Amino acid sequence: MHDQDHHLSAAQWSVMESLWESGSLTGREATEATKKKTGWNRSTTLTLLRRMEEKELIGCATKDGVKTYFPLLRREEVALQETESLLERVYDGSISLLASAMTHKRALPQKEIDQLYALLDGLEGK
Amino acid sequence: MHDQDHHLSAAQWSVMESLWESGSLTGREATEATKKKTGWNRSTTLTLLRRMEEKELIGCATKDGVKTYFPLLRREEVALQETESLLERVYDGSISLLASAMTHKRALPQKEIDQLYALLDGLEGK
DNA sequence: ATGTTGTGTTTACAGATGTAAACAAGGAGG
DNA sequence: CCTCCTTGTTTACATCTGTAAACACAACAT
Repeated sequence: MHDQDHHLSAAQWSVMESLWESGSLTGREATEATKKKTGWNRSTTLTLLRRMEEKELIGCATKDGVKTYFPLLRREEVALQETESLLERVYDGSISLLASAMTHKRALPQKEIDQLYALLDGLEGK
Repeated sequence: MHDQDHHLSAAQWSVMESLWESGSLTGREATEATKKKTGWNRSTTLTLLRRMEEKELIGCATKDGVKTYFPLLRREEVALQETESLLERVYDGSISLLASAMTHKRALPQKEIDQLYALLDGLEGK
């Protein structure tokens, strides 16, 4: 349906996150939200929104001269794409390699370990 | 020591991969390697190399009019940075969330499962 | 001496990105 | 009516990217 390969820049993520969190935001709400998060000027956010609309990453409806923006991509969709891309590029597609690399850097909290076990057990059971 | 936050574009990864694989490459070797991988024109690769040298992502030595390039960043270093960045941005820092998301998309091969178990067991044992 | 080949250097150019300032127009207040 | 706020639209501009073509120069082959 929607295009493949939507790589979002860090800046675009900021905006998208806000939209994903609230479902939709008016121009003002969006500029406020991102100003809080990133300190950007109102114009900056509006420009981002416009460009993202042009690329059909987000949609927008106007009502009484006020625009409301909403995401056209689901977060999971984009997340998966970025994840797969990183996994391929860096870890030859292997999650265990990624996990291993990370644990060399910093200890995995017990909770994480438990959840991973749970996930794996679930897979086996299936 | 070396700067933080080296985000490599996909194109830059291609070049870096070649350098990491061989340790160092002359201009010609590099252009050949990437031409094989990506089909780029010789000039394209050389431009990439130059720009990457300017940013000190790679280094270079000249001998008898022939340049030899070598990486200035270790692969693990960059890999970790990109991984942490994705984990934070997308999965709130949680590897298990990432793993869970991936398994929803496609089945984990048994080998991966085994290796993850091994990794976890190793952590517990410690 | 001269043209071909291998290597590196300069220049090019469109599109994406980060980051806004300036401008415009409709309502709210006075 | 005139002015100020709010919201949206245009324009700006330096960088960074992707992708080369052109140019320059030395060594080699004829």
